[in-house]
Amino acid sequence: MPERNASIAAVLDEIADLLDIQGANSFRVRAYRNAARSIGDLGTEVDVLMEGGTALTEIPGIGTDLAKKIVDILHTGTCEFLEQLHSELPAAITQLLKIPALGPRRVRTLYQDLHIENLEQLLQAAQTGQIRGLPGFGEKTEQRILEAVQGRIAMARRHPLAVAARYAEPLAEHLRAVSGVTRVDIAGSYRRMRATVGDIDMVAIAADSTAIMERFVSYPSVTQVISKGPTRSSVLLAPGLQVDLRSLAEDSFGAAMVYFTGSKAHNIAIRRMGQDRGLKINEYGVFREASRIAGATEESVYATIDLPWIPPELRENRGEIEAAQKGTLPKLVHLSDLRGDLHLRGKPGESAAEIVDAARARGLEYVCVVFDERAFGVDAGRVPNALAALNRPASPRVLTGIEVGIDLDGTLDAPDAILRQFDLVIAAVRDQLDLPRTLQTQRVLNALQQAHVAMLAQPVAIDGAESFDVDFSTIVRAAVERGVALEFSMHPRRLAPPDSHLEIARRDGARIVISSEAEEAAELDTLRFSVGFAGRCGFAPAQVLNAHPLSDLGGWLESHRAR
DNA sequence: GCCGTTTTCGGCCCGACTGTTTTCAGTCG
Repeated sequence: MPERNASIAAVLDEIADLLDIQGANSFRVRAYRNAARSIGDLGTEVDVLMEGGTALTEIPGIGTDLAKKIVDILHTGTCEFLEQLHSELPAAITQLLKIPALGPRRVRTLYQDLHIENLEQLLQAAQTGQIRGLPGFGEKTEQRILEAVQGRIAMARRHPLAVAARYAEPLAEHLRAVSGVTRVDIAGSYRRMRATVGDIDMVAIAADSTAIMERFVSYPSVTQVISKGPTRSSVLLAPGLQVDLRSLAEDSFGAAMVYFTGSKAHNIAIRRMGQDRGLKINEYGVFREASRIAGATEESVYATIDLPWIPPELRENRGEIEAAQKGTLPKLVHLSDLRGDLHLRGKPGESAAEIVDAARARGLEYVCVVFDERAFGVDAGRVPNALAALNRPASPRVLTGIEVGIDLDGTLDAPDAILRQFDLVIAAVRDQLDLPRTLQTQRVLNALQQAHVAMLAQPVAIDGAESFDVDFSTIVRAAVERGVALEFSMHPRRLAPPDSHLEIARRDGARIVISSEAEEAAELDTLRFSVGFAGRCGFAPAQVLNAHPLSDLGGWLESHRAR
């Protein structure tokens, strides 16, 4: 997310939290949350938009009042209203909302009755049994709070899509084996192909929901049953991943998939469109008065509000509904569009041969086996020989690549003499992710100027790092000028890319490469997430280099090799 | 606080589950 938008969104969210605790009108609170989300979702900094002549009030959810506050925040980093709220409530109190079971009402009670205003005081009150006697609290709630604060319960964190898949897919398969279960599908942000997911939403069609709920809560990897009911249950899996399961009747399946795929903002928008037509849209179907008029399929639900089916990747209420109305939904890149995978990892003669065979089975025309210069050292002379064995008469054609680290000054960790022996050189930021933005940006810009670099990898994820601060627009412009492709991969070894990076890349005409970075054959499966993520950001096949036949790539590869 | 091709006022998505209650508020998604 653009940096300044992120801080505006944070201020608006904090105002929403504080108002909520004060017991303000919930629609007013929601207005702040909607605005925060709206600003956070913009691909361009608001001040840049304003310089370009866009009025803030043109942004959905921003009216004259919030526009003024946003300008205030842009100039001063805060706004008068937030300062006023801070004088009425302690600043740290919003931390309490992050504890499960604590919402605005209970936080207010804790503050008013026990003067609790931060996590330390909350812990002490729970330990001394002061909380159980408060109105609306009891022993169980006190215990939950105690455990949460002590960190025994895994705090909510997001999981890379490919990691979540390793837990969610086997669980779905486990549930499909229950007799009477006809479907189990994963919805939520997983289906929308967000780079990271906070939890997993599953939708099941079952004749008897008790059997599937039993099977669900007794799944071996379940570490905690959060709730269990006849139609909905929630559990925690080993890595702290929450899974919610909803069981419904067959004729509700489409409505349930729309509902649980979200996003929330998309759902609210389509339900409002339903309301305009006198319809009620919920997870069970579309209703006019008491009679159900749709719900078995997603298409039937969208048809009631005169929309075509919208791909899940686009369901964010960021213009996809308007595009659907106008018939201008983009044609998204799809897994079947990929002609090659330019980043397989493996050791010569060992796992690489297996992955190449697996790529062949998937119908890929070409692959590039990439060696890590650290593992390989200066002994690159071995590479061509090792690869000769991989290149067999049948497709795919095997290219050779090398991934090389970028030093702080932007030079590469391997000499030209080695780099030029490979078909493809990929430069990657592997350390010092926390450099200040200007230095990090300059580091990458310098790397783009190095001879032979044809592709820029996403940064390598280090110790759960969540951000990589660069001026991505500048990097994209330089990459376009230099003919360097931007690689996108959802392999967990990479730092998850923010949506805004791909959106900037698409807008500015960068060419991207979608890679699996598979280290073993099974990991080729991560391609579907990477493609889904690119689709989510609106990429069509033409802008994806490896959706083109190898014959189209020759010029690009050769021009970098010859440099 | 936002929004409007019926509205400048009166709406704003809505249902499941838990724990605290004696009929429902609060939280969550």
